[in-house]
Amino acid sequence: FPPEPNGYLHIGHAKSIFLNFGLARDFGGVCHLRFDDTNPEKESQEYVDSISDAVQWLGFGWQNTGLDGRPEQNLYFASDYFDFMFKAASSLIEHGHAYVDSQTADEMRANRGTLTEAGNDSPFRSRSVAENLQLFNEMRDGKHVDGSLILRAKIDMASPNINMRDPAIYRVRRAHHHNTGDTWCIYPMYTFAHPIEDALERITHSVCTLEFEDQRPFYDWLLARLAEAGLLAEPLPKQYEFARLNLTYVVLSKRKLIDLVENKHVSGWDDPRLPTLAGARRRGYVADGFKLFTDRIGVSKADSWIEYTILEDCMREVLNISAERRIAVLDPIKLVIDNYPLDVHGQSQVESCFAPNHPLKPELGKRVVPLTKTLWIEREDFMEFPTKGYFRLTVDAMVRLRYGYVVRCTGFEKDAAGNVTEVHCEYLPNTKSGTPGSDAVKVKGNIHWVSTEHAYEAEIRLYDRLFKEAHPGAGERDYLADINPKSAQTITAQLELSLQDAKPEDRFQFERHGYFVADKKDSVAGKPVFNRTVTLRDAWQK
RNA sequence: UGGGGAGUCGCCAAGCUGGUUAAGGCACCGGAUUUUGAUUCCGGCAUGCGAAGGUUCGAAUCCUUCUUCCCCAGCCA
Repeated sequence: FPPEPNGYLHIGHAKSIFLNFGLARDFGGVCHLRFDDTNPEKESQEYVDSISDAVQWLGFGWQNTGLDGRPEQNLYFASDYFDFMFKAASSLIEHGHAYVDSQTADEMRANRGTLTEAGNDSPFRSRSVAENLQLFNEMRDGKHVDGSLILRAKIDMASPNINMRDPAIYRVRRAHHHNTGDTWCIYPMYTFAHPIEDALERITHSVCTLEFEDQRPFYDWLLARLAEAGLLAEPLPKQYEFARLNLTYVVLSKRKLIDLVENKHVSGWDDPRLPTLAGARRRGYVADGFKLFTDRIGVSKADSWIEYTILEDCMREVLNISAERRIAVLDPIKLVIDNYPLDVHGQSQVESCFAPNHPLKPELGKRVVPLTKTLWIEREDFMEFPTKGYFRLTVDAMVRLRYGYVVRCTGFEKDAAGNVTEVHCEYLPNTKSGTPGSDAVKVKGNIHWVSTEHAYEAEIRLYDRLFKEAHPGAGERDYLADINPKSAQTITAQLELSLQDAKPEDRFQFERHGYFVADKKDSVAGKPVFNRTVTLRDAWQK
């Protein structure tokens, strides 16, 4: 798995990781993690670290058992091969397979020809081996400014495959490299470096995405030349391509994700609204879910768009089995139990109800849920004018408060705008869950609830825990900054802006799924869409 | 318009060295169980394999032509 450390890994990479590491595991091989760090201007240690984290989070690593049964470390950096690559390039020159070009980038482009017309040979194409060697050494020694000279493979300027028209393989670039520092001022191109990296590591199957198919002829050409020169030995690696992942309504373009992060549209690479693996992790997605997802979508060479509901379904399938249950009311209205007793101080009685932590795993025990006179229930659990088949609250209807009592709805209140603000009911004392005869009264509806007196505290605790998990070592100030109402309002405003411009179907997707940075191929109406978590935070502040 | 790839159910995807009724998953639709309208469980869901011809006893699988979509003209990867 050879990522360039120029960004955080996203959901699309999960497919590649499971493919690469999974293939090795299934066939008794070994998979390497290799950083393809040949372009220092875009790369950094932060990205190296985050990618390492993501790979490990998905359950893979570089502490492997080698084919000889001994433990080995399979963590590599393309930059560790720079010496060899320089030697390989020199060898190419010596055998007449490469030359130093003095054309400008513009001239090179002009002489490359077009898709339908052949290119022209560079006027510098026939420099002598000695001159090429000397110039290449001067490039390395810093005698030439960036962009003035470039080393090119000498193949065929008339090739129908544009990638074979003397591709650039080494450029002069004075940039600090996260691994090699300022040792080099010339860097190999991907095209040249990748086959060499594979060969040096004795890779048999080099797996990449479809857009590199046209690169394969050069891949094979280079390895053959270096094998002829005695620099590489058979068997040579082979490249295989597969279709990259596209998820409907989800932006996976690295460029756009970088833009969202750098322009502070999101809080960071691990913002739960982002489709990065770090963000998905904070969002509650789990590695096993990605594994299931990868197995489910398969691998082929057909361009495809996977419906993100498949990803969600995979996460739900895994979480349904493993996750303990808790109750939350997302869109609350008040429910008052009018005949619920008060204590001697005139306060509501507090009664313990017992809820299993997992419906299928009694061994996980139960937790206490406090019941009081006033509760929050879900707005949609009450209807003034019930539709056909609705079996939750409506005047005179009975419903069970889950793990509590059966209640009968007695009435409700509305505000001036006609919105229901409060629902009233009476409870049936002999129907408490878990007590003898509690199910004598049969009801079809069963709704969840949270005591208004205890909900607030629970939310604070939950938020506090999530924040601390997401920001280990964070101080009080970070915490306060994170819950600053002003920033939340800003986000809400952007959210409304995006929704205003969205088409009805996009709006539906948003309302229903509150997605990452959702879109129609790129974004909703050209603007990023923000996640529903914002609304939750807003509710907490109120 | 040159080169390289791909088109099998709404979304993925097996099959593609030709052979009975075209796997499976997601989605969807029925029905059963259910103190999550969840889960689980049962059942349904392509006379059709981008199109048209052809070869054959027989074609998604072979041949021909056509058609649609994706990638390539960075000193990015």
